[in-house]
Amino acid sequence: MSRAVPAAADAGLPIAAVERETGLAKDTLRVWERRYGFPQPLRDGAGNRRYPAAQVERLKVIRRLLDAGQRPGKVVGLDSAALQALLSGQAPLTPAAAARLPAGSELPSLQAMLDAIAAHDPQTLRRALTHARLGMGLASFINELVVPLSKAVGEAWMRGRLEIFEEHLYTELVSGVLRDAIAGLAPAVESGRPRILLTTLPQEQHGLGLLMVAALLTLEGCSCISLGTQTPLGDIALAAAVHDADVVALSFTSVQSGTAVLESLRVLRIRLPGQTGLWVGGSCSALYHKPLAGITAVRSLSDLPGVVAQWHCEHPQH
Amino acid sequence: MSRAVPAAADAGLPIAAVERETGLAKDTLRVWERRYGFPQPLRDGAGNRRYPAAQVERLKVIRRLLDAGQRPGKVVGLDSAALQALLSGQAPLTPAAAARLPAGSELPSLQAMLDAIAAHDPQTLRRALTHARLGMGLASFINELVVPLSKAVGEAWMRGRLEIFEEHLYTELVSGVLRDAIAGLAPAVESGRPRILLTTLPQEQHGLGLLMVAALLTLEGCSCISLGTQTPLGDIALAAAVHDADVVALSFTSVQSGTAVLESLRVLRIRLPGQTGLWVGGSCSALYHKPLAGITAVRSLSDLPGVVAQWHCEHPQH
DNA sequence: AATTATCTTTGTCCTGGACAATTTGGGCAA
DNA sequence: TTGCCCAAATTGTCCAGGACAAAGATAATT
Repeated sequence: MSRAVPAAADAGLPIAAVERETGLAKDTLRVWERRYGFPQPLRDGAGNRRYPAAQVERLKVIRRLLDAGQRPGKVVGLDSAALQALLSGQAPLTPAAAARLPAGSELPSLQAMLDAIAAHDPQTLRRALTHARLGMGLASFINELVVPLSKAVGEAWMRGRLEIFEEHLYTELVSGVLRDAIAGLAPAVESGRPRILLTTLPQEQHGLGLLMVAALLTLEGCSCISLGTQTPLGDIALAAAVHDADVVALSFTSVQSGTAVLESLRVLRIRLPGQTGLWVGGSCSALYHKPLAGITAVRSLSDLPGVVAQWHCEHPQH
Repeated sequence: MSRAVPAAADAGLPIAAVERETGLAKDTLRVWERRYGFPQPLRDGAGNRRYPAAQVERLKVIRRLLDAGQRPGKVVGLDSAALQALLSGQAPLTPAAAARLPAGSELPSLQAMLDAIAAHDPQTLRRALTHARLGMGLASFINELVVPLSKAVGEAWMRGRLEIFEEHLYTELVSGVLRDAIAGLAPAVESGRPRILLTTLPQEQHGLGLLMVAALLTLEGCSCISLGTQTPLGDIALAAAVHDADVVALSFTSVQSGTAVLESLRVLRIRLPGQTGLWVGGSCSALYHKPLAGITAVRSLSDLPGVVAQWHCEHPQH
């Protein structure tokens, strides 16, 4: 009998659900409401906030604009129309990238791949990726296809032209292709040096960069041990010790604050033995502002062979 | 000049870091402090909490005991010795599993694999896993080896016999083997039905269960589309629509609170078309307390073939 | 132009109170 | 004993509104 459902099935989402959906912390949602007058959730019987779906959508758009560099004071509180206008007007993150790949390139066109993503055709995309990988060699595949394509996907998402789930699916497929490639490579270099431990810090859940690095390093004759993403600092130090790693390699994106990243690196550098190398890379600008003591910052994946060569110079016994 | 380092290199972790490390919400940490007198963090210059490493360790132990069914009032506030005693006294999570695999079984022994994990020998472990997979068939490999082994690893971790990084490495290797297997299977069933969309909700970052499900379902002739982990609710609904999914399958662990999980499922069920199935599984006890309207709870991976068969019964046109 | 100092913005943390949902334990009937 | 129901205790999450440090923007100086 009755009491089937609280009836107010869509009176709106509670604040915890909005935090999950938008990635905006509960404290942030409350303080925006106080300062900018948006969002303006309804209240349930207990006085708790209930966010209507439309406001959640607007929050998601705002989130994208913030990721693109806008400041909250300018965009929170704008209505949907103004937000959409801003979105379309965003300057591309990588104006150079597009220019660098003129039409007529015989590479499998980025645009074609983007179209396959937007067409929700995973099989076609997977085939295209595998085909490209076999055709152009692993290093070129990564440097000339995966890197620019990932940038393009990120940018398309920022502009609202791709949904999050489309980016997720793209990431899954590329990961699969890269893992395949690594698996095919690994047996040859099981005991190569340097022995490199790969992972990311807690908070950093983006593992695609890690896979690309693992593939390129394996190609350079290193033996790679990947712990996946989000390993606590203490465990990284422990793992480096028990696996006799010559180098710890970490990948970053810009999701975390630069300060936090540098602080973590400082602590990790202290906990690692001095002779263990610490290589860092990824799209986190704080890594490259100034040289970090005892840390090798790798700006671009194409610099990796050089870094490995450098290591061999400094460790001639291997 | 000076100002090289704040000197207080390890005055303790801020509350946000403890939340990440332990999975305990900031609000919970504060309310425990108020009610039970533990934890009792130091304060930095600004009056913010700084948790010493020892307290964080104790919190992690407490978290494990809570997951094992203890109540906060009984365990928060016990000293380390009492906690350890409780921990060792915990009934094993899977008393049956050990009994079900008597010595002399010709299976690659779980113990041998656990030893390989503890010995930090990834190559041996990978070879053993691959060998087992080829020898026993994919379904048996998953149901009889990977599932009990993962349980054993989780339990060993809970008892403090394995470090997090050892679990991470194990997960990476098993994931690799499973992905390999799926890749070898997939081409045969590209358009099989049901077409199943796999992912996890935001907050749930454990993807191994998802891989096992994908493998078993592919084996049953389904075509699987995996979005990886942590897809927002709205995107799951969108993705199900554009990919013409017959079923959405979600995997859970016990890291999130049961209430939050059920609330999310309720919302998702509303947003999905009625004819789209919603299958859920994993080690989150809230899923199995009572039947959920419009949701199929799969208690064990070995039930999957039955669930697929059931689906075919109800959709004879496929 | 480049660097430094000052003002603004913004996310996170704080306190202490409240409450709803779950769990526990007792009382009572079968 | 077992099963069921209600009161009491437990427990996680939410709230308000204040505070502040880090980061960004702007102005002043070299």
